[in-house]
Amino acid sequence: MKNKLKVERAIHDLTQADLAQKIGVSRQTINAMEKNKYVPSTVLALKIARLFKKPVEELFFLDEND
Amino acid sequence: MKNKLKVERAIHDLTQADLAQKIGVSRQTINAMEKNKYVPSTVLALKIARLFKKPVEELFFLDEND
DNA sequence: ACAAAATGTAAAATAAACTTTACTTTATGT
DNA sequence: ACATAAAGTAAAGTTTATTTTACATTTTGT
Repeated sequence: MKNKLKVERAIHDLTQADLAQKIGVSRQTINAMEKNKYVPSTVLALKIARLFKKPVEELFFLDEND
Repeated sequence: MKNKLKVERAIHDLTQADLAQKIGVSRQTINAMEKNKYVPSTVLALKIARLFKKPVEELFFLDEND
C-alpha cells in the first residue's frame, strides 16, 4: 500500500509531530507510515482522512503487493 | 470503529467464507471484523471497499471509542 | 556558518491483527 | 424433523502495528 501523507502534510503545513499529535499516535508511527514501513489500521486511515477532509481512497492506495 | 460488512454481504449475497476468500483472509477474520473484535488494516478496508464498489467511509465508521 | 527544528532510523518491548484448528449454535431447505 | 450450510466462538500461535527511547542526518531560518 502507498499513501500521500507527506504531500498532504505539506499542503496543510504540518510536521510529522503535528500530525502525530492530532491523530493520537507517536511521531515514529507517522514517519514509518510515510516510509511505507507498515500498513496503518483503518481507524488511523479514517482519522487522517477526516483531518484532511479527503476520502480514504485519495490518501491510501493499494499496490501490486496487496 | 463500526462497519456495515454484514449488510453489504447480504446485498451481494455472500457468505462470510465467500467474502474471506475474495479478499484473501480467513473466515474467522471476517467474522471477527463483523463482531467488532478488532480493527482491520487499511489494506483490508480498501479491498472490501473496492469489492463492494463503495468508499471506505460508507463501510467503516469511527465511533466514540476512536 | 551556526543553532534549532524536522526527519530518518533502529532496537527492544508491547499490543493488536490475523491464522489455524476445532467445536458449538443458529439458520435454511427439503 | 432432519441434514446441511452458515455463523459464532475460543484458544494457541505467528506476524505485524505501534510505542518508547535514543541517536544520527537533513533541512530551515537567521
